Amino acid sequence: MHDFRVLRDQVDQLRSAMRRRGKLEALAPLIDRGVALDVERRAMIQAVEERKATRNANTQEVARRKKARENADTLIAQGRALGEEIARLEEELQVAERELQAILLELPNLPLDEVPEGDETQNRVEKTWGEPRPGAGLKPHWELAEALGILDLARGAKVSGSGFIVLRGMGARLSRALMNFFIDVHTREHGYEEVWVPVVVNRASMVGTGQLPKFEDDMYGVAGEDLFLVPTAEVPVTNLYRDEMLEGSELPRSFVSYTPCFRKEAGAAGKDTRGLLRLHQFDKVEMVRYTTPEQSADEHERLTRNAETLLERLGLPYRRVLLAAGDTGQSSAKTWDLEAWAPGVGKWLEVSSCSTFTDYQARRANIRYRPGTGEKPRFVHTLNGSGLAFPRLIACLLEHYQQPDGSITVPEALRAFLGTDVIR
RNA sequence: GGACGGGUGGCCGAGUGGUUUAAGGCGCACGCCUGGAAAGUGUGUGUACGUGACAGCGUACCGAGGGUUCGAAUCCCUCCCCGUCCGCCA
Repeated sequence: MHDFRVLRDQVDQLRSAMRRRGKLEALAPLIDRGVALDVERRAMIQAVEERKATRNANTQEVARRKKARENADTLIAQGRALGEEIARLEEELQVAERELQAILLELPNLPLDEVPEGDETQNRVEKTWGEPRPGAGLKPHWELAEALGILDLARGAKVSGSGFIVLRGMGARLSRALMNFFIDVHTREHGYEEVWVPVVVNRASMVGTGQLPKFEDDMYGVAGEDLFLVPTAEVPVTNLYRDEMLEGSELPRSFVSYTPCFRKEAGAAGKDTRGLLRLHQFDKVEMVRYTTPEQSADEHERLTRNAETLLERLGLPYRRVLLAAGDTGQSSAKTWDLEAWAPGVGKWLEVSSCSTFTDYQARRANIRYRPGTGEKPRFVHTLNGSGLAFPRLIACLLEHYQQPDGSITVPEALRAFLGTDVIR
């Protein structure tokens, strides 16, 4: 969410940001309406407050006269009239403020300057690590996994529906191994605090991180309750400090959390849906950081490196992609995607997405910090990134490490966690 | 799920319709005192919005929302959360 003030002194900047996202045409009417509403709003505030000041003075005089046993009937009648007028004006003001608020919640974050303009065709590969294995003669992960008996797509579909999977035996154990490996590295080497959080959250949390109100169709809700299944641990972890004031001296703060993630993926039907490529439920270890505005760029790089480190330890070739403005999420100001190479399907698969949200989420969720004693509170910057998401990573692991006999060589770093050096 | 008791400023805590424009304390800041410090002592110290010269002025905020009233932290209603006990339960 943006400050009201962008609609007064940064409208041009706002318009140009929307243009870079390719959304100016769609959002221009909203922006224009917002600018007008801001002016109206201020005029109404002045009208209401002027009358309230009069009422307060009137009330004091009534109190004084009552105490002195003087007649106050006229003043009381005036007060009643004022009260009615105030109620009417306040209602108008409330209507305007709600509309303005709704507009501000709709507008996406401003992309940072270095983010390329345009849609996903303008995404920029910033670097590549490792040698992508040639795909000739290699099988896709779903064939490998089902042959090994570690993935049961049919029964997942039977129990829940398409897009839900069952992992079995070493497949199930592989998920548990990845969770432990990732979290151990982040807590022991990267300085994160491990948290275990609810995967059902309330509406305020979903609004805080930006999933609502705009993307309700993509979220699973709980019938009869105003609760939602988390699409990512970003939601509960970022909302840990919603409506709180942190001390500047304790920033940056870093959290890592494993959760299952639930997404309807509405509108994505038929696109990259085979095997483990796109699921309604998947597992992910997520990193979340709270920083000062001054720290956030460095912390964004550090967080992204924390995710890359895991891919390097696993020996999986990957590339880092800077998303163009039009491909950057609603709440994000800049996003790096990490894509690992899946030779069996011949594609780079997104296994991590590392974003800085600047103060966009912090303003929605009201997360502030006090830089120092006596100083004004400021909004923190929030950042997060997957470190890492399991299903596509498993796809890459299986495809990259597959042997001619269909077995899978387990990368060194995982062996202690998985208890074997080969899956057969 | 039921009964009872609670939600007040960074923290603790008074306050059941009009000098509360929230007492008092802690913490914090600055000053005095001191050889220096502690103790003591004085002053100050919330957030948001509006306006304006970063002075000041105004308005709102005592869990959230609504109601009664000339006037609500205070009375009424609904909801949320916390505590204690009971019930149910992995």
